[in-house]
Amino acid sequence: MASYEDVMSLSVRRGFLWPAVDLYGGFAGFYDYGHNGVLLRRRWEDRWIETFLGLSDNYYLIDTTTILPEAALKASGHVDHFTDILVTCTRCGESYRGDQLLEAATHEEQEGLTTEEIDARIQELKIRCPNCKGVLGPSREFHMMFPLEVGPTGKDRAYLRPETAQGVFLNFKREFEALRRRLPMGLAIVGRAYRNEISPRQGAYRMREFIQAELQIFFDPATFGDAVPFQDIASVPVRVAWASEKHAPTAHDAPAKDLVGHGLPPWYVYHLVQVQRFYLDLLRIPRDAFRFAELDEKERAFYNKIHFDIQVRQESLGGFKEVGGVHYRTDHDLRGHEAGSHAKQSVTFGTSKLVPHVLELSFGVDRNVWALLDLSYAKGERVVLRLPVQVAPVPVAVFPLVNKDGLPERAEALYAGLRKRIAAFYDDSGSIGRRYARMDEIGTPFSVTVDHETLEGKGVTLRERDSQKQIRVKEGDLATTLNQLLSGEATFPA
RNA sequence: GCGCCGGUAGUCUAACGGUAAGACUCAGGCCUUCCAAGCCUGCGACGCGGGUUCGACUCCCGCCCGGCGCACCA
Repeated sequence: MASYEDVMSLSVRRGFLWPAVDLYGGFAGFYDYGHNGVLLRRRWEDRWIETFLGLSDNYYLIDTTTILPEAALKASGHVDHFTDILVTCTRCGESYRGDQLLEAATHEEQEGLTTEEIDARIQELKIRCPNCKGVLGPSREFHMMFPLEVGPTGKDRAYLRPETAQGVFLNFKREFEALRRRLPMGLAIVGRAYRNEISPRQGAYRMREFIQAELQIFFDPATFGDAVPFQDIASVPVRVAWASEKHAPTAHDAPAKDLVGHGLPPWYVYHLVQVQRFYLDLLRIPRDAFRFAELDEKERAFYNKIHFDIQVRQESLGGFKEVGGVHYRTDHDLRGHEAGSHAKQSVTFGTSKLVPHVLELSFGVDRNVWALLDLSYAKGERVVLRLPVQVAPVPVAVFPLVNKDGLPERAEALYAGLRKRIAAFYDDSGSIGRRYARMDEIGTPFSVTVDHETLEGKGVTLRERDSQKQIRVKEGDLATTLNQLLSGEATFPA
């Protein structure tokens, strides 16, 4: 159980994460990572890449620009759908979205109107503030995307990318050729994206600059179902909350085949299971703190035919919070770019010619890092960060029991040898208990202590963080033992 | 963006219209045969700007930042 203050205070104190530019009072919606935060985040990213690119031989990482010209984002729909016209009441100060006000009055879809057009329509329809009947306006544009002026004249309008996915879609044809025209093909990006959130809140949960890890899987909807080994996972229980029960504080288990019975495609459910495995088995998220939450038609984006949020329950954020999503985007994106660029996006695969469909596995990296900090936070007599072994920023610490009798020299020699293979950390300040406590706070799973028996050739002690138990390990076996523990091949006591 | 509350060392707290206090952390030292022991020494703070005042961390105004509620979150 960790409050928001608990997690934030530890993050700041121990070099994980803190508000950016706080020297100048801070910068809302922006956070900087410290040395342990970067290590934790990169290990999370490494595990993500291993897990999801590991789903197929034909899934790869690419890297694309963070700035995109207006034309590309026009075609993707972001220029129209990511820009709101806001109208503020002159009396009570409430703000409304102009298109929604007009739609409520006319019952017709209102899209792509300018501020002038919206003001004119409000006057014409005599729309007043729904809250206080005050006079509305004038309206103004609000961009969820950060606009940029590129080039000396600034006439080349561009934006910081609002999602990494577009970089993949823009490179689909190139990679389809380079990867020798095979489907399914997966392209992933781990990188930064930008949204001008109106009200950034709750630490790393809603930021204006954030890191996404997204895998876009391009497939032929006619054959994708046959390409995944659904039978292997048909009876695996999946944690789900349907749209109708999403506000309940829990979820329930349903066998994968029941989800298919509920109308979800087998290939979609197959990927839910893979995502669930990542969270439950690798990241060790408690089962009852994990779920897929279905979004109903109103909540999901217009291009998502099927959309489940990946949610993790976090005490610091007040319950289940979205850390990712599994989105069936159909052929919407490639068709959009085909229309916008006039470059054919259809491909010939086997005997059929098609515009591939897309399944997107999308993750907010910062949100995942925060969730790990939240769930790992254990407060007893002191704070222990029970991070899963495979993402811990510092996997191993080495100490001399006391600073005399040649123990520091012996411990330093051991450390020097160990760090050639393992990211180890050496400390000889304070007492042994204090050093253990320090490592516990940053989630170091294993500590090695050189004591007097070590000098007699009787090995070192190896301590586990969560149990505080110790075993003796021969110095010659130490690196191997640690590697097995850190890779998950062995469990303590090894 | 609106409303409410708040902002003091790295963290957590205190006090005061007149020299900003403490705990923990951290650094150095002594001591120490396994879980933040003890002792000594040291570093370190009033979010920013303006106003009132002889004097402002304290009162007033604006801004920034944060939490919560509303709105927003294709």
